[in-house]
Parts: sequence; C-alpha cells; structure tokens
Amino acid sequence: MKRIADSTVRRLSLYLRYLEDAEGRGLPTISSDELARRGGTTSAQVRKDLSFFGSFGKRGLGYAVPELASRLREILGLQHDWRVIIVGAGKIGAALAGYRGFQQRGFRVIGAYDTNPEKIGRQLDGVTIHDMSQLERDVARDRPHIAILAIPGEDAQRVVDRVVRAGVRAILNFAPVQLHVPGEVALKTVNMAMELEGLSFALTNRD
Amino acid sequence: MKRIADSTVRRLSLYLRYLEDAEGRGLPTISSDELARRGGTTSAQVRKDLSFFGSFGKRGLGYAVPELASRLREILGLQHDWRVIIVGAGKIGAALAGYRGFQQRGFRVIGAYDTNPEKIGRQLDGVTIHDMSQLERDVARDRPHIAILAIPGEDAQRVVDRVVRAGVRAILNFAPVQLHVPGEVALKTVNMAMELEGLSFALTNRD
DNA sequence: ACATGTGAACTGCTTCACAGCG
DNA sequence: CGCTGTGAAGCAGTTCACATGT
Repeated sequence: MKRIADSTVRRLSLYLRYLEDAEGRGLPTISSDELARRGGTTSAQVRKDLSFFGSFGKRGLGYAVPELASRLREILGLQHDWRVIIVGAGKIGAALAGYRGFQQRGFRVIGAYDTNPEKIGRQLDGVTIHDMSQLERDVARDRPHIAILAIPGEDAQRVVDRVVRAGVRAILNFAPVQLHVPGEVALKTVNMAMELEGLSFALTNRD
Repeated sequence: MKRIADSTVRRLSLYLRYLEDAEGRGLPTISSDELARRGGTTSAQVRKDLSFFGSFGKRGLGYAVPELASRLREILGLQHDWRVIIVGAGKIGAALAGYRGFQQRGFRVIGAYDTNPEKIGRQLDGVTIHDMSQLERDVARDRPHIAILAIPGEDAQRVVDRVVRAGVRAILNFAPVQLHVPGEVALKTVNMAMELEGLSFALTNRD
C-alpha cells in the first residue's frame, strides 16, 4: 500500500467521529462537503483522503454513512481489541487510566506501572498499579500492543528503551522530550507544554 | 515578519529544552548538529529554523548556549507571565492544574471552572474551582491570556464560543472535536484518542 | 578545518478543476 | 444536475550543497 500521510490518518479519525454522530441521528448519507465543514477542511481534501483506500461514494449523492463509518473503523484498525499499559501513575497517568475516549474506541487499559511503593497495588479506575520492576515479566505474559508513557522527561528514554526491548511496538509519549525508537516501532508524542508555547508564540508574534 | 510554520515553532520549543539542559551543565556552545541529534531532526533544519529570526551562530564554533536560549525564550514569548484558566475540572483538568511543566515556563493557572456544584469552591493544586456561570465576569476582571478546555466534545464548541466572546484570544483544546474560532484567535487541539487511533492505524497497516 | 547561513532543488501535501457517473 | 474521483498544478516545508566567516 501507498504510504499514507500522518495528517490524513488524523483527519480520518475526525471523519469517523462525525460519521458516528450522523449514524446516531440516522442520516443515511453525508457529502464530502458536509464532512469537510465539520472537520475544518475542504471537500477536495476529504475525497482525496478517502480515495487512498477506495471509492466508497455515490456520485451525485455522497457517502453512505454506516458503510463509510464501518470502512473507516476497519482502515484505522478499530475493530481490534487493543491492550494498553500506562507507565507512570502520576496525575497524567491517572487521568488517562480513566479516560472514556480510550475505552470507547477499543483501547483496553490492562495495567499501570510506577516505582512509588505507596502507589503499587492501588487501583486507578479499575486499573491496578504494578511495580515497575515487573514490567518486562508482565509484557512478556500479557503482550500489550501499546504503551502510554506518562513519566518525567529525564526518565523517558530509559523507560522507552525497556518497553521496546520487552516487545511493545507502539508508544504514546506524554513526556516532554523527543524519544528515539527503532524504525519498526510506532511513536507519537503529545507535548502539552510545547502546545502552550506555540500559543505563547502566536500571542507574542501576532501582527 | 515572514510567516513561521507551526512545525518550526514546535522545534524551537524542543531546542530550548535542550539548551536549558546544556545551560545547566555549563556547556558554552552547541552545534546545530548536536541540537539536531537531540531533537530528532537534521542540522540543516536547525540552522534554517533559527535563520528565520537572525544569525546567532559563530561559524566554525556553533551557538553560544546562554545567548541562544535567551533569544529563543524571547522569540517564544516566554519572558511573559501568561495567565491561564482551565475550563472543566474533571480528571484531565485536574491533571493539567497540577502540571509542573506549565508553571516552569511562565504559565500561571489563575482559576478553574466547572458546572458541577460538588466541585465548585474546591481546590486543585492550589487552583480554586469556580462556577462556570462566573466565567464571563472573571475573564473581564482577570483578563486571562489563555484558556485550556478540558470538557466533553459535545460541549466544546458552545464553551469556546463563550470564552472567545469574553475576550480570550488563545485556546488549548483537549476535547476530541475540531473547534471553529475567528481568525484572530489562536487555537491548538490535543486529541489523545486520535493519537491512539494513529497508533492503531500504524499497527494495522504496517507491512 | 569546521560549522554557519542560505539560495536552489526536491519532496510531498493541498488545492484546483473537470471528467465521469448516478 | 450534483457530487465523487483524480490527474495536474500549486504551494510549503525539508534537504542539499556550497559559499562564507572564524
């Protein structure tokens, strides 16, 4: 398959959200123009994005809502039941453990890890916090697909190395550093401080 | 000034982080090559990014660490003391209220807002939770520069409209929808579910 | 010799515009 | 006629390569 741009995949996620909305309201079809308006893009962009995966639309009509939603779920791999671990049971880790947006999409948090003895054994929204030293053993046994890192920046590279060595091939990183992983590992970084700095820049340098 | 790409600003934030690291260790200079290695990019990219704002380097030597750090703080507007409000005092809002990465960079959280009567009046890491109905009054009085939205997607557009109408010109949105704001308002969206779906896509469609 | 600064080439995403089809 | 699907054009961001300065 042709390489798909990151930005395209992000938009597909958005389209799916609006399709599910339309599905809930029983709308039978939706046009690229309508999807574009909701997703803050253009109808040409919507059609181009979808065209990478086939031709699901009906000319003169638009896209059948349930079909397209189902096809997008398939493309994004959301029919899969993904097992997720959270490394770091601080405030951010705790917020993520209870985040309903994950569960709803088929991401199941099967465990959390921390080094703080006070936290080990406790639960975060039904997710047990384990000792970090058991990470490798548990990963070998439970084979999580995705690891979410919610730890300080200075520990992040060391921890991601352990997680990758243990066999996890997809990482969502909340530590405010650029991590280095082998090419076969998928990595996304969410850097909240960096986003705020982007706003600071915009406020400072607006004409 | 020439328009600066979003990706450039993001990298500047990263460079600054490494410069502060180098500053702490007393390194006098750093090369574009070194910055590139840490930031996961190329030396040409680093030099291009910096060149938009002037020529701070010394040929044959690299960049003076404290000077460049200071210049980047200036460019990013981080000498400013930014006032921030958090709208939505759920798990995510609570995590953000206590996030040290914000305070360290000059982002001061001056208040939080929620509609839940049980939460109003309580504190989150020293930040008082106010009734959402007081938002307009407080914004007029305290003039926050930035609003962080940590609320459900279905409420987000309505709330961002209120916040913008009240006079806030920069928004950091954690709700999983695309928001629409007037052109003079800076908006960044962090969509954690979407990032996970990007990983799901990568795991599903890897060759 | 070494590392910056930068025009030029390149790559890839977005937008355009229209043919094709229901 | 309306809306999709898609080559072609346009544009923006990245990489190259080398002249320049220390």
